[in-house]
Amino acid sequence: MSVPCICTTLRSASRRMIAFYDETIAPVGVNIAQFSLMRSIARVEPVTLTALGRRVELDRSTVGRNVRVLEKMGLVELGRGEDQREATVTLTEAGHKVLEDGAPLWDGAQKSLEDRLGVEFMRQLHTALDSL
Amino acid sequence: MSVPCICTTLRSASRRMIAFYDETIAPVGVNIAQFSLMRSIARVEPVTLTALGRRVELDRSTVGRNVRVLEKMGLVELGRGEDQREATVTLTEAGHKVLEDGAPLWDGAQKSLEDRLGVEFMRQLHTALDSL
DNA sequence: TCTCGTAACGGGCATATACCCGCAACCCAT
DNA sequence: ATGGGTTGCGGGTATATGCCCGTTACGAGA
Repeated sequence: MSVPCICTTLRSASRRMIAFYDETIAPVGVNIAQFSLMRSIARVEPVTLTALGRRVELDRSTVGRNVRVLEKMGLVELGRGEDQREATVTLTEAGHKVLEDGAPLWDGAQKSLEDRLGVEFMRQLHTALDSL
Repeated sequence: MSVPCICTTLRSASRRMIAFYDETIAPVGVNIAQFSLMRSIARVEPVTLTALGRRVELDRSTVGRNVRVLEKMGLVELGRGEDQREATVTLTEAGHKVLEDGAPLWDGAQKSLEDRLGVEFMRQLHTALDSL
């Protein structure tokens, strides 16, 4: 075989990395998808589900559902925008705290990867993945 | 920020690539996860769920469920091994046909990526991802 | 041979993710 | 102001994925 399927490789690597980050971030009570989404919310809150979905490149319905899980956990609040159709999301205090507490854990994971792989390698990998 | 989070980047790239390959392989009626799993099965059939799971680095229960979907689609058959605990999987004729029909589509996707990104780049990316 | 530890499943539970449909709110042009 | 196209959601449906628990089958040692 010439080049192994990049999709399979990518999915596999993604699962491994998710497991690694999930474990890393677990102490604050969320998984990496939730933590990542909350970080996105923090940057633009209050934000509508559709806008958030576009930002994180996820289907709107996916964002809606994931956000509702966070709402049950008390980490975000849902409200209505001026446009009555819009559902807006904002982080609660607890949500902000999770981000704060999780940041060093996240950084630690990042650091441990950098130590193992090298900053330059990771930078290149990041650029490569973004080009896909 | 120094290096952007490789996990987020990876998850995002993975979703995009899955979407791309799903679309590519759709004409034969399966998604890329199913196609990929079937290819793995083809290489070692008959195989037990646990062995297959180890091979593709997926939880045994995940493999079991995914295989059952394929079974409902008539693409694989489940049986019992000598060890009565073991559930063995084999591809049906229809399953083999899907692999045959899907191969050129899969190759086409691979080729189109190679054209866009270059073989060398993809080789390196593959190596990089495997090292994660 | 009987027992106990281990291995393989199946099912339950939860999240992530996408697509589609239908409803309600909005907005623009007539 | 009203009718029609557009936009934003929620819910339904389906797959992918992981973890945990209970059951059953095996196998090795007493």
